[in-house]
Amino acid sequence: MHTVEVFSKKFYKRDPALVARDMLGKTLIRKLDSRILSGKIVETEAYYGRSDPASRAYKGRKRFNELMFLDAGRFFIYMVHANWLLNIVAHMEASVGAVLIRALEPLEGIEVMKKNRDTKDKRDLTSGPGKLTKALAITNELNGIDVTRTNEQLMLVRGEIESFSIGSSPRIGVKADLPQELRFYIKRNIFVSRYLRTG
DNA sequence: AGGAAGATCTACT
DNA sequence: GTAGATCTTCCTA
Repeated sequence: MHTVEVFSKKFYKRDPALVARDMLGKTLIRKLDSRILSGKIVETEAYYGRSDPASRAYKGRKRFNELMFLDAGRFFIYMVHANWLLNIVAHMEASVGAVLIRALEPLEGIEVMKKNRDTKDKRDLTSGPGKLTKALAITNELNGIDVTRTNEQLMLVRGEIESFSIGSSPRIGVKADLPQELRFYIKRNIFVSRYLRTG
């Protein structure tokens, strides 16, 4: 059984790049009907506000990106190219930002994930931001869930404590990136999205 | 109405 | 590993 140990708001009220690094190795839990689907986060990207041309929030506060401007610590879900992408709002007090969850290592509910993704290849189930939302049946119905609450349909919990080394790279697929490397991943983990994988 | 968007899949070299 | 088609929302005009 799980020790459902979520993080406080404080964890998410920091620079998005720091939060993105610290989210690696944590466990994402999806409760679907009575089933549990879960995975370990192995790849993330940090996004900022008006200073970040790749951010949803770049052009200012709109209805569709409003969550990024509100308090840190909520799931933020939106669609790109027919894929739902899962983020967590994360930023310093009174700032703007979010962390995109780009890849998971499947842990529980793998048979359901295979069905959702229509593939038998475990490595292909959740190794991309659009893949993992499909595998875990995550849509914008779950938008706005508070990550500090337990017993929700979506949760981020501490999970197993383990050591690993972290790699970084420019963000993937963005038209205009910032100079810093804002993509983070667990080195040598085979569930990291394939392209641009280095370590 | 038209097009962009933080991606994925397939079909090739 | 790269190129091109295509998926679905939501934005701007």
